[in-house]
Amino acid sequence: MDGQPIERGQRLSRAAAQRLSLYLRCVAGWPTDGEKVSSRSIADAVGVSDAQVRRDLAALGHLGQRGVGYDSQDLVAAIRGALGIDREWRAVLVGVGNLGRALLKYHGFRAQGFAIVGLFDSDPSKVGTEVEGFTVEPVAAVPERVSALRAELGVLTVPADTAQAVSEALVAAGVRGILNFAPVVLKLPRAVRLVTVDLAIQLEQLAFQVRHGDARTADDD
Amino acid sequence: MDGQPIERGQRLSRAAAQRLSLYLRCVAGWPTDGEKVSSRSIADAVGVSDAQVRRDLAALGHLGQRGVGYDSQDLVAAIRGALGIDREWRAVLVGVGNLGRALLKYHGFRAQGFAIVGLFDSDPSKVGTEVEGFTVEPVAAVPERVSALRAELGVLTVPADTAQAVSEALVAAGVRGILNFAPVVLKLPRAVRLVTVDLAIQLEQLAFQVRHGDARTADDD
DNA sequence: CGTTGTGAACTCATTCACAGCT
DNA sequence: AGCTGTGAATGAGTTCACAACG
Repeated sequence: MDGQPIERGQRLSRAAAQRLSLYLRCVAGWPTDGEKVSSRSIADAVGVSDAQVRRDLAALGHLGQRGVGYDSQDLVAAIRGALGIDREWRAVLVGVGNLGRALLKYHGFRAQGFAIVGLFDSDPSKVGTEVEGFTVEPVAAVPERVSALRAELGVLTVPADTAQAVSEALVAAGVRGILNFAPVVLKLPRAVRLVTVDLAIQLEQLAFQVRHGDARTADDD
Repeated sequence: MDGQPIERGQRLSRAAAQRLSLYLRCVAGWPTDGEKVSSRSIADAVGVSDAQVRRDLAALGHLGQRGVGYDSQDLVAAIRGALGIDREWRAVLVGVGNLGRALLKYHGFRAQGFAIVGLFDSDPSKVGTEVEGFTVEPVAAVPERVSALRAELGVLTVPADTAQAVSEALVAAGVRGILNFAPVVLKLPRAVRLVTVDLAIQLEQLAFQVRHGDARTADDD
C-alpha cells in the first residue's frame, strides 16, 4: 500500500539524503514569510554551495520555479517524501541508560514522525519502572512484544557486549532497521538496515581535524 | 631518505580517518595472538574491502610486510599517531543533561586519550552538584575557567536554542574544536573545527534506507 | 605460496557555467 | 533582472589487477 505518488528520477546517495535532512530542518524552521525560498538562502544556512542545493533538490522532481525559487510548503513535503518520513515510523528502544533517556526526551523525534512505542532493558531493577510515560519491559520479552507493538525500527543504547545479541533478537522479531549506539560493528542480515553512531569515533574525528588543520567540515552525522 | 618518523605522504580524507578509527578499534581489541594482522581480516571485521584497508594503511607509511601482514602493535601506534590521539586531549562538557551524563559515563573516551576536565551547565539547580566526580560550574564561568583548565576541546550537549551562544563562549575561551550534539548549524570562525552529531538526522537516515532498500551502509556517523 | 603496495581504470560526487524560464 | 535545471568539466574516492617481496 505504498501507493505511488512520488517517483524518484535517480537514486539519492546517502550523503545527499543527509543534506536533505539539513535542508528540511532549516526550511521547516523558517517563518513562512514570503513563501519563496532560494537555493542560495538554503545553501548559506547549512553551509554548502548553492549548486549543490539545486542538484539535490532537482533529484526530487521539478519543484522549483525559474526566476522565483522554491515554494517552502511544497519543498518540505517533497523532502519528507523523499526521505520516507511522510508517515509515522514505530520504533522500540532497548537500553534505558542515560543515553536512552536522552533520546526519549528529545522530542525532535516525534516531531519528525518517529514514535517510540516500547522500552526494554535487561537490568531487573529498571524493568517495571516508568520512564517518560512508558513501562520498561524485560529484554527477554523482545521477541513477542516487538511484533505485537508493530515496531519497524529499533534503537540500541545498550553496552557493547550485549549489542550483537540484542540486535539479533530485534531482527528475529521483525525489525527492519536498527540505529546502533554501541561501539561495535554489528553483523546482521543484509536486508536489515543499520546506522551506527559511535560517539567516541566522532571525538576522534574532531581531534584529527584540530591536529591537522585539515578539512573544514561543517557537519554530518 | 625520508629520515623521520611519521611524515604523511598524502592527506587523509575525512572518510579515511573514520575508517582508521574503526580499524583501530578492532585491532586494539583483538587478542595479541599471533602479532600479524592481514588487510583481509580487518576488512572482514569492519565491513569494507581489503583493497580499501591496504590503501588506507599505506597512507600511514610502510608498516606492512609483504607476504606476512601488519604487526598489530605497530599498527595501533601508527593509527593513533595519524589520528592525533597519541597524546591526551583535554575537553570540557557543557550541558549536564542525560546526554551529557551518558557521555561522561562512557569510559571509551578516557581509554582513547580524551580527558574531560570540566563540567558546565546553565541550570542553577545543577550548578554545584557533583556528577561523575566533577563539580558542575555555571556556564557563565566558561570564559575564565576553560582557559584555566587548559581545555582544547568542547563537547556541547545543551538545548538547540543556547548552542550558538555557548559555542561562541567556548571559542572565545580558546577552545579549538567543538563536538556539537545540538540540532543546529553552528556558525563559527573557520579556524575552529566542528563536528556535529545530529541524532534525529541519523534516525531519518535509517528510515530512508529502510524505505528505499537503497545502500547497505555498515556505519559512520 | 600469501600478502602488501600501487598504477590505472572506474565510479561517484561536486562545481562550473550557462541556457531557459519567469 | 533573478533563479532554476543541467550538460560538461573537474575532482575525490574506490576497486581492479598485478608486480614485488618475505
